[in-house]
Amino acid sequence: MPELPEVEVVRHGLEPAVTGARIDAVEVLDERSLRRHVGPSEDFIERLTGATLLGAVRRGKFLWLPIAGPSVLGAEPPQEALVAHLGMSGQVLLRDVDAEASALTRVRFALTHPVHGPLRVDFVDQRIFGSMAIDGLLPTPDGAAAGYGMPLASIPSQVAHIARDPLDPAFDERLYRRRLAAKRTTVKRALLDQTLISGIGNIYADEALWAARVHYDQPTETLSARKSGELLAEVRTVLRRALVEGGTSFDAQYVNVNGASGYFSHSLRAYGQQGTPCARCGRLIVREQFMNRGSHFCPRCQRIR
DNA sequence: AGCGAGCCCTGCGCGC
DNA sequence: TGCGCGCAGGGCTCGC
Repeated sequence: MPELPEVEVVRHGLEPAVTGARIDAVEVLDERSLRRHVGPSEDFIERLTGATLLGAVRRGKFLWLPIAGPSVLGAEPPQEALVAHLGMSGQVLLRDVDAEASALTRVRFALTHPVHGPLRVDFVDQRIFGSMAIDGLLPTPDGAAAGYGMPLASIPSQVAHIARDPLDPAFDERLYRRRLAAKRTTVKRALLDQTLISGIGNIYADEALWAARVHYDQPTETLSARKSGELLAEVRTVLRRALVEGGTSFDAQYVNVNGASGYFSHSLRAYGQQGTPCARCGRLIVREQFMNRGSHFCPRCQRIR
């Protein structure tokens, strides 16, 4: 599901609810959702119960909630965080304390916020490709804030290999362009490589490639510096636009923390548009199998050259 | 280094 | 109506 805009919508909704909130209780309804947690679910529950959450941070498609250190004064920087990845179908929902959990709820948290009072956070995930874990925080190599949401220069160890995303002020565009040019691969594969540039998934890769008129299978070393710059600009544009519209929802699988859908599906020009005319030239959009998924593009506007 | 395949899963919509 | 198949916003690991 969720790519950068959808995860950011979730982070943004979660931030005011969890910042400064204390975890009163944790319920693990399906252990498979803790696949990436090192240790048993009892350990996950024990370490979180009574802990205070400090905020909500995102890099690419990863989300984490730093946990207050043991100091009563809270003067020490946090040492660990609750890390969440939504996978293909994960949701984080804010619910009333007495609301029924849906059948697909995998982990539930009861929180008390100093201002808003008691609330519940449900981690819902149909396919269980998403996960939650407690993870240690490491200093960022460049000393900059690790992600969007808190000015904290430390990152969960599980997220350390993930590149900064293109909306991150500390995203190093020169480094990205250099690494992209040095790669011996094709351009969509590179856009989906989260260790090169993060936050882009199948939808926004196809949308940005369409906007930049680049074929998904174009070898990266044949992409001119100018085209490469245009493509990155289109990536940023499409991510920002999708964010403004609340993300892309095709069905109930993607919703914000209040259960509402996003509107960007109405703005898609390539993804899922096979058989409909290209908005630029009128030629029918084509869908091809690529990396075990669909790639959608205009055969006239987007050619390998 | 890069790539394809396989794996982790559930549920939906479609065609027969 | 029922069933099988293909499809789905991701990512990690392995062997070539």
